[in-house]
Amino acid sequence: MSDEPRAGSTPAHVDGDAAIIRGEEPPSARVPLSRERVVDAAVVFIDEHGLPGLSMRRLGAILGVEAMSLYRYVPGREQLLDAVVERIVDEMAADPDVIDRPEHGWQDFLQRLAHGIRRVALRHPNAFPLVASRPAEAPWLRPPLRSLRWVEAFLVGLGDEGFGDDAVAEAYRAFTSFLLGHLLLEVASLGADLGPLDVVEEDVDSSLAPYPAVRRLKPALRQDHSAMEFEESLENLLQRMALIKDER
Amino acid sequence: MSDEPRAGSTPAHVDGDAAIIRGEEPPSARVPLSRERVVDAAVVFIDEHGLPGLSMRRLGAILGVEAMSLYRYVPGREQLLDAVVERIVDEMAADPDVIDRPEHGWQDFLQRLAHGIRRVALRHPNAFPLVASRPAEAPWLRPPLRSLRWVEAFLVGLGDEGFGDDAVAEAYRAFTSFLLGHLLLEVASLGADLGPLDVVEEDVDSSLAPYPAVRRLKPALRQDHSAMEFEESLENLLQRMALIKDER
DNA sequence: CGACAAGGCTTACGTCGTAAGGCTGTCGAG
DNA sequence: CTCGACAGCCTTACGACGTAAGCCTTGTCG
Repeated sequence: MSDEPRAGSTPAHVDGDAAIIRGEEPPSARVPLSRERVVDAAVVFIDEHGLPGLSMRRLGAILGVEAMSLYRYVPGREQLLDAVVERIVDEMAADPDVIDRPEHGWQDFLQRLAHGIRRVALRHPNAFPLVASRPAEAPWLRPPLRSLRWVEAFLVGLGDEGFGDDAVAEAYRAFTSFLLGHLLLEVASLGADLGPLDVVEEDVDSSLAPYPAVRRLKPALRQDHSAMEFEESLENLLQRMALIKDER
Repeated sequence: MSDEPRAGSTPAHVDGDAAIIRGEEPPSARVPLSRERVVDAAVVFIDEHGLPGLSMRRLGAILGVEAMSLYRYVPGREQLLDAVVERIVDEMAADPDVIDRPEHGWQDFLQRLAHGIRRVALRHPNAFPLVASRPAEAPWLRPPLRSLRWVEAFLVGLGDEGFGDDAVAEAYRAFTSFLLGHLLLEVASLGADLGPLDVVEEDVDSSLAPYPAVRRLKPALRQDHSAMEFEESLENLLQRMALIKDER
């Protein structure tokens, strides 16, 4: 995302939109493809069909192009997935409720950040596990924040609000662990609901015979209190952070 | 693990060990292979070389066998990975510090369970993400517990200790979220340490120029306080659970 | 001794990521 | 107006993958 627009050695772009307005409609609506379009298509595909189905060939087909053409914009599949993660995480930048630094205290700041990521996760249930499982580039870029931008915002934000260096670091670790656990499980249960409906309720019930407690509590365990529990756990976390802040 | 040893329609086993003691040493030490050996080899391979390198062909080669022979013991690659997860999680059964039900209160019980899983995770840093990311078979089998056995133990244990049904369910969700977040990040940071050493420190430092806070706090962020933070967060979680218990 | 079955091997198909190089349409320089 | 450069896409090709189908070997027991 840093060196894409600056490769502007060819200032004369084909203005497809203008051409269309002029009623020219070039054959097969030739918008020249770009790294952005490729990554976008990958995100859309994953959202709709899940990770495992995504191949360079299929992605090319979707874009009306052979697989090898994608390699002009992306070094390979792995890097494409990295780009997908980056794009998804950076969606938060467009979220008006997420702010770059504290305006009404650090607790409000972190609340907004946490809910911002949660919205991202819920918007991309199929892609979010990528954010969690892709190896981080550096030990301080912990999922699900993962981008220097947000990590920097976090550190500066809490620093400005009176957290010492060690307190900021510890708060950062606690914050990320909390988010990762909650959100991963939330999107997982989301996928499970829409997932395999092939097993009839009867089968489950009978195979659960040796586990009476699971069987009995099944309705309670299936219930979705994610939103509430997220809220409460976050609240608790923020209280603990207040202690961290004052202790160090 | 349930139907393996019961397929004992052929009571006359080739006793490879006895043969070896007799100095016979059958050609290429033919131990007949088995689902257990296959799964074990997969676990060992993942521990040593990581998931992405594991293919049916390579696994076969390790066992001195063609890839297709594995299909006699495992339906396919996906199911093999499921079996790997199951085996890893069930390692806890052999952990003497983990107990099946509370003996000195539910807090002690959960402490043991939590540390048991943590030990498993740290023993298999490369395989643990599988435990987390593999789609669960049912909404109540949340990672990283994942097996009916442990879920049942959890539910019964807390039920016996005076938790109501809803309280048990909520406690279960909180417990799993906590474990997942903490352990995933802990094994990830473990992998990152032994991981890519190809980037020199200089490069990182210079590329961090626009992010002064990250740069300044890098030493603090790299420090590993996992054990302590696990302990403290767990302690806090147990306190919250006590509230859950009394509230409902 | 002959039949059988378990366990491993061979072959084959379709899909994958991607290296190497070929074609074509567009555009600035002469 | 022509021509060469070059960006953008395509073709071909290779090796690895998961796995379906069927063959061959070897040890067991009637």
